[in-house]
Amino acid sequence: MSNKTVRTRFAPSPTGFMHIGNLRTALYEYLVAKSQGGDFVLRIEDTDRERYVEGAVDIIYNTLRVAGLQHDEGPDKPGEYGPYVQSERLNMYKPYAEQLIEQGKAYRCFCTKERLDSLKDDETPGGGYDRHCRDLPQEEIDRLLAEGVPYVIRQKMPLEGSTTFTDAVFGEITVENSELQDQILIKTDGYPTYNFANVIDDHTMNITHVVRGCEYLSSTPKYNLLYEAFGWEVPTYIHLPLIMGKDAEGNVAKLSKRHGSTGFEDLIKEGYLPQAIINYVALLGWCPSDNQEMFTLDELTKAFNISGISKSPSIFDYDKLEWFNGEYIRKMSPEEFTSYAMPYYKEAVTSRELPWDKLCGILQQRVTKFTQIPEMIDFFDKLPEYDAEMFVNKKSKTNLENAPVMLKAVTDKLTALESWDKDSIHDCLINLAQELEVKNGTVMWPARIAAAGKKVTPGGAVEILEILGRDEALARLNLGLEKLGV
RNA sequence: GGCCCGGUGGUCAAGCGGUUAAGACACCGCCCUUUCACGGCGGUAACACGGGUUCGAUUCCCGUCCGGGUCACCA
Repeated sequence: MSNKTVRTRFAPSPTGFMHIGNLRTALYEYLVAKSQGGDFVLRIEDTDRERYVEGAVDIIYNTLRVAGLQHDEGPDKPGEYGPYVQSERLNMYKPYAEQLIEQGKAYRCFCTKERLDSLKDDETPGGGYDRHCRDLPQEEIDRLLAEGVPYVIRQKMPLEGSTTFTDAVFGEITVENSELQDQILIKTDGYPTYNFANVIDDHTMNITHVVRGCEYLSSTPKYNLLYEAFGWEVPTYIHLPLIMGKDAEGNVAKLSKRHGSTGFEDLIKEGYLPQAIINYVALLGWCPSDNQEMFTLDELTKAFNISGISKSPSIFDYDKLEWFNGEYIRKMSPEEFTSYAMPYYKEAVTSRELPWDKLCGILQQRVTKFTQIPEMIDFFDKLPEYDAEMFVNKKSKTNLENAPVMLKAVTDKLTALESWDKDSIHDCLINLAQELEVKNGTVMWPARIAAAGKKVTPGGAVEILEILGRDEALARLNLGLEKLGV
């Protein structure tokens, strides 16, 4: 290993969508660089004009920012290897391809799209291109050139032998050269193909570690052959195991829409925290030596090592992500929780003001996604329709006979209560239970049902009554009494 | 189909020739308790299969099977 500065790059295409697998790749690229004091570079690969989406670059910036993966160089942070957008480097690629032509390592191919398509129908061994133009006579080439026939530039693959490369996680991999097509370097439109631009850019930008998904494993020999053709030093390859999804039938495949949300922004909208996503995704395919699970980005940077990367693909588990999310939510300060929750409070409760700050007391321990809040607290806004049967609960020892008695006593006591705060209400009801010689639940259950109109609520009777406020609370208790026929 | 890669509980995963095969999520039970949740305690559940190598294989080798990836003028 040389002691060059480690440089990795995240090279997304601006398609308007940040797939979670892409984000995970970006994270590992960041970690590989940062764990060794290196640089993390952002390069936009926009050579596909047809797929370009307006505003997509902003989504990339935004995702990286929100996720905390700050790049050291990029279109918005020029370094000494710019420009960082491929469409601005367009004139760089063709000369390299032409250099290869001069050296006899590449050639112009004038075949039409139609001819190529017809080849695919053939049962050509190995499929694909038949190298028709590989050895065109020079005068033929000159003639076609003079006529202005469009052409692509293809690389000459070795006809025999094999190519071996070493991957930092998968080890040595060998592929027969006969498997390799004469790949296109420059397209008819003059744009470089992804593979070609990638190699040129990685080399000219001094990238030392190429981190990418496993789907590139089988095309890596082509990359290697290109580096060799130019006589360039081959970077360290780090191929990451794929993130898979499992559908309802149990079929496993590369994570995609049908498995649920796969975009970073979608997950955020669903209520997942960036830190939770990063933390979870970091552990998909990598394991620290001590099995720690909760990680900040800084901690990840310190703990990360390539040897912890696994080879087998992993299935994205929304349950576990949600668990992480809950952990992060519980770690928040009350103020932080409240500020995150406020939009959801306002969404569910429109008819009145509540002591919003007190809500986190009952919600923070129970919420695993902020989006769950509205349905949890909507009863504060409006008492749901409910049936007297709801007052019956075996475990609390309440039934239609004692519930009216309990609720009446609760209502009387609370009506007479001077101060309306958690402790006063609590003591008042606990004392009442003692006076009546029943278990706490027997007075609490009817009180909570009358206050909330739901069997399952976040928080108990005391908290709910307090948050409701004296007037509304007493009104609901009296309504409960009516319902019970008192 | 060819080529490449992978295969430890339902999921994420430790393990690197000798272990009672960790841990986490999910699930189940109990405790706590004012319903739910949080928290605490406990439980069910795994080395794909067949051959080698070895005193001994989850671990190393080969085959089978299964899964995935890739075979574009897409990235």
